[in-house]
Amino acid sequence: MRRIKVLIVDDHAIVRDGVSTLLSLAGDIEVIGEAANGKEGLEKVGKLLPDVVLMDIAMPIMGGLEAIRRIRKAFSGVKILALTQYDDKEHVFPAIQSGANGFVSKTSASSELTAGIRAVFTGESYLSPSIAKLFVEDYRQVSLAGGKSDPYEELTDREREILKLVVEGYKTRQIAEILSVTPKTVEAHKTSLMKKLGIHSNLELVKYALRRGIISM
Amino acid sequence: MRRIKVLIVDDHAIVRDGVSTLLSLAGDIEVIGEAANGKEGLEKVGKLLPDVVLMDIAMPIMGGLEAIRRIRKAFSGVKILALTQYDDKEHVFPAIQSGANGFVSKTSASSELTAGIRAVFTGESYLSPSIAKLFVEDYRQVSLAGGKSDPYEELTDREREILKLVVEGYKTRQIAEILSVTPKTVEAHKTSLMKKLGIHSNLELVKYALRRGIISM
DNA sequence: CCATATCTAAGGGGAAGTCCCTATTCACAT
DNA sequence: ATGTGAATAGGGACTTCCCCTTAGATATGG
Repeated sequence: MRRIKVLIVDDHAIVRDGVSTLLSLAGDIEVIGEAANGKEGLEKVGKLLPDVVLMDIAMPIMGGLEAIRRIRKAFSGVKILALTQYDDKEHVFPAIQSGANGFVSKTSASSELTAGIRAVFTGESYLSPSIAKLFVEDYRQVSLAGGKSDPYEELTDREREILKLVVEGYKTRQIAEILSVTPKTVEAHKTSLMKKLGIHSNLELVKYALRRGIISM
Repeated sequence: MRRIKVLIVDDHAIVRDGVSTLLSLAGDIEVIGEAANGKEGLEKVGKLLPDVVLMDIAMPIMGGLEAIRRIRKAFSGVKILALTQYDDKEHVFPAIQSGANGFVSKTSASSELTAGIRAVFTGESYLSPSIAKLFVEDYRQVSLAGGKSDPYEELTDREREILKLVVEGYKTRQIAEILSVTPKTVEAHKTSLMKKLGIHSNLELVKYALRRGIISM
């Protein structure tokens, strides 16, 4: 089996050398190049055509996020594993949104690095545990974290039906047509369900629905 | 160091035995009990007080999701690692929403099972690669998948500022006060930014903002 | 049979949003 | 200097949203 070709992009030479040595110990991985910033990384992707790019986020000249976006655009087949010091939402989510296939924290064990490289190489993703936690928590209802029971259970079937249509973007009049009732009836149900959920605007309703998984982005 | 106490909940005896044997091979994990369905699992959690519950999702009597919710409610300190056959959104997201700390596919290597147990035990999360992929893809902009460029870049600074405030729930009048301009000006910017984004309602705006990571749930 | 809950519907009203316009000021680039 | 884009502001018309009250029909359970 061909070895996985990896390009390391990080502004610290020490990190590049360390990671490179580390990865060489894994039989199925081959470090084919290194770059010290996003700009250089982007160029080397074109020249060396790696399978996986190991990309540090915080870098001068061209930041990791910008580099990820450009690599995604120019070489859509290349997998990108982001590497970062910071395990918080503000750093991780933008990285994923810019097109990274996986995310590994620098505090992770070295085994996670190889696991991550193998995972993204095969088209899967990898999130190291501290980062997986961010995703998982973001998907959980806040209400569960708060401990109080969810008033969603109090809704009647009709109310759930209307909630769904509302957050999908249908206007009151359209919903009325779909359900073959008058707009006034739709409003009545909507008022009722909003009262039950303690929500006072369409906007909060959308956020609630996304949190509950009633609709997805 | 004390070993991690694990309770296995799965309706297939074969799976329970196999997993139990597998976990026993790891020195730091101790299987302290087994249950064949959610109801039995819930009872045993109370009796045995495990550190981690390994919970199958598809079960008769009491499904895994319901069991997870109840364990979360009654024993908030217990970590739950969900185990499933199916690696799709429809199965995974509801499980996370019901309170699981991590998610491992049955198709995963056994090393992932132990990695997952250790991660959730220490308060982190674990998502096996095929499942991490679902999360990652859900967080990426649809526009990247579609390939078309994002009109967000076209927005002026003022428009971005107002977009943020709008989706955070501020009314036009409040935004006007915050920025020390008239409501009419805020409306003008809003109209302009909505036109650029091709959006025609507050509701879509919120969805867009969530997708873009401008706000979080 | 009665109480309760749900679904239906309507009237009225205030607040907010949406969609037309026009217009001034300022900065920046051609 | 002239144009372009951005930020500012307003008028007017129309729609939608949110809240309040009331009330008949139907079903469910005690």
